[in-house]
Amino acid sequence: MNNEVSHDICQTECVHESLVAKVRSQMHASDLLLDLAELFKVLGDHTRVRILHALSFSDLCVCDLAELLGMTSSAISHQLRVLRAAKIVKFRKEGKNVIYSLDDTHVHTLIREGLGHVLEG
Amino acid sequence: MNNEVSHDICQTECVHESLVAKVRSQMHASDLLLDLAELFKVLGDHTRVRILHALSFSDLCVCDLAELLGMTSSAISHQLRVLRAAKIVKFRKEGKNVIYSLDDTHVHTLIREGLGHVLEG
DNA sequence: TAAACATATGAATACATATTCATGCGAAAG
DNA sequence: CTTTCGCATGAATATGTATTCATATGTTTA
Repeated sequence: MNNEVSHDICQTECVHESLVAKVRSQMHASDLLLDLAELFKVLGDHTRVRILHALSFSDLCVCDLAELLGMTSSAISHQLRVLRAAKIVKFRKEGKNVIYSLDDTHVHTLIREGLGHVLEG
Repeated sequence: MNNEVSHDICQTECVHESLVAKVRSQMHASDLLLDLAELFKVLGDHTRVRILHALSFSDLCVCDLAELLGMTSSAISHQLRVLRAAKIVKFRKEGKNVIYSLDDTHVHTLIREGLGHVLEG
């Protein structure tokens, strides 16, 4: 009995087969889009966005950022770790301080374009 | 005894006062940056990024997206709800189907620029 | 009208993650 | 060398969220 409906996703064939096939052939690999999602996830946090926005004006040490955002240096340091892992910021040591700065030109653009969306809303 | 060190953030004065003040005066309002973080948070999910990437090639119904991503229509629908709330996608009804499409030009740019970062590494 | 079906949605579960707290580390100053 | 201090980090906690499951809604078709 070939009554076995394709029960996987849709119950029947609501799917526009050829259209789906065409789009699938044009799409980037799922892995790449996963990396992209990870990038946006890193940018998708109030603290990290403020850190990046601040660093777009000047290099700053951990303590400066803590003062600027009104948070503990520990919390800032944890978030800088995330930004470092994503290769979005870099750092250099100056005496006892560690100075952070932006490490990517795309991030500048992303934040600017993102603000465009938010401001027009 | 004026031994009361500024114990708020840093134990002493590692802060570059004037620099911090200058950056603070240039920064956008915290609320605006919160909205920006919310936008990136919406983009920061594998499923939602794939949905948006697919929609950048063609308008698609929920079932098409489910087939394309190999997920249940329920899961897709939940994510479309998030994208709708963020005004990133819009929809129209065609018979039994609901066809989704991108509702923002900035998103195109954001994804393209984001891919730039990811591809360069 | 009744059945079928594409989509939406609420509740529950499982998993991720931001901040706090306590502590460790390493360089500089005394 | 010892202390100080800026920073990093591990563990714990609290909060957020993506998917599943069951069910509801609304439209089409028989």
